Amino acid sequence: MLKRPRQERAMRTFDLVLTSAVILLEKDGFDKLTTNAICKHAGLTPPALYRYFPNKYAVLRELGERLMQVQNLDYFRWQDKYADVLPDADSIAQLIRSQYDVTCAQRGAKWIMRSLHSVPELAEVRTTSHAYVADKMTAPFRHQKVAWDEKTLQRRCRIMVETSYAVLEMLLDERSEDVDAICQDTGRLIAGFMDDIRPD
Amino acid sequence: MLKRPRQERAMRTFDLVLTSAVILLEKDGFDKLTTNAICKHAGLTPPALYRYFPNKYAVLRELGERLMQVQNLDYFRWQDKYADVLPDADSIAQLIRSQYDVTCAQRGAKWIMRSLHSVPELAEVRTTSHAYVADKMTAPFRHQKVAWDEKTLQRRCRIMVETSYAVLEMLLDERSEDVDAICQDTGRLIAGFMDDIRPD
DNA sequence: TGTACATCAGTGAACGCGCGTTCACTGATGTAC
DNA sequence: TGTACATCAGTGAACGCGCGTTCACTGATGTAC
Repeated sequence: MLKRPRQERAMRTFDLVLTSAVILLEKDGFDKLTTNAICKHAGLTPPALYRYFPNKYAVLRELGERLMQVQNLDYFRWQDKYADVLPDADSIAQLIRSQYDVTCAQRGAKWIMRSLHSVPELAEVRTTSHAYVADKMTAPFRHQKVAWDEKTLQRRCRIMVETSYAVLEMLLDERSEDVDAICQDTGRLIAGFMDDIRPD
Repeated sequence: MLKRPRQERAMRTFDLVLTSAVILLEKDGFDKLTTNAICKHAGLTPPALYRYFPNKYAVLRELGERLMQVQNLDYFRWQDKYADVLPDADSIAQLIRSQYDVTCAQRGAKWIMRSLHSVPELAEVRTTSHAYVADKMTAPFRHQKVAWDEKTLQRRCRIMVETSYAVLEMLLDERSEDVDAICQDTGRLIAGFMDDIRPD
């Protein structure tokens, strides 16, 4: 029974657990992360953690959902700008760059994303988020005239989402200096994918 | 000190550890995988495992390297066919499909790939393999006249590799019925990315 | 072809540690009258 | 505005379990002469 914090002190404890988890995640990776370690770092005793999180996966789930939400909001901000037109390579590159920036700004994002990949209990957080974004992505296309039928539209949006996230994870992994070039390329990649979407 | 098996009985033990690990991985995912559980399933005692694997990550590393090798060999078979021409959407679709098939044929592949994502000790297996494939991918282009400069070539090959693996993981995750359609789309996606590679 | 010895392969049993988790409790905050 | 009580928040200390790992050993295979 995951209780949400009600009082101000409780809010702080809740956040303290999450930030401690992130710090440990950054330091040693996922499978060295333990509830006891989180508590120790946070200066709490274990029952304080268990008041809000039934187990360590719940901590990661919360982190994962927050990260997905930050990324999704960033995406929707971008999408609103292109409600009436088809985005081009440049604008898609900007999106990727922006996603990269907001993700980097979130501490431990790399490990959170990785955990969402590999932990069965959490895989669904990632996949539902991707499916959700892919679904939202289809909407603007429906207000325009497009040559893709419904099924194709859905499938291709999903592929574009997966591609974007893959590049994003690659960027997080490598800390390359080429970030902008990679974003540009990805923009071209995805924009090119849409070259037959116009019903001309 | 990772000893390789020398006698026939030892070979069987070595493989038994790996296949048991895969079966448990399929059943409960990565972080429920323990050395004791592997031994129990394999009908071995722990020191038998520790003779060949210093810890559980070594088991996963072996599995990961084998999987990468299978995928890479499949890729090189395909690449040989297109040494002199630029691959088109259809042929790339065939590659993705083929990669999907060989990966599915490998039991537990989904979990192995995921583990390679999330375990720090193993991340390097995946990244070096991807980097290796990306590097090999550039070779045929150099024998042809292409409009991309060296840096661009390398960067874009890397993006194509990451994109392919992302789609592959998506396919493994979802067990969609649309496998062929997704492969076709991915072929188009990647082929479109190369539309300005000709120095015309 | 047999014997002696070295190496390889695996067993049985246990170790200490730290994991996730829980119990019974105290102190802090909010609420009814 | 004060008091009594209920609820919320967190402590201290410990639990049992199973994890990774190791020790001392036996049996199987290979090798030299």
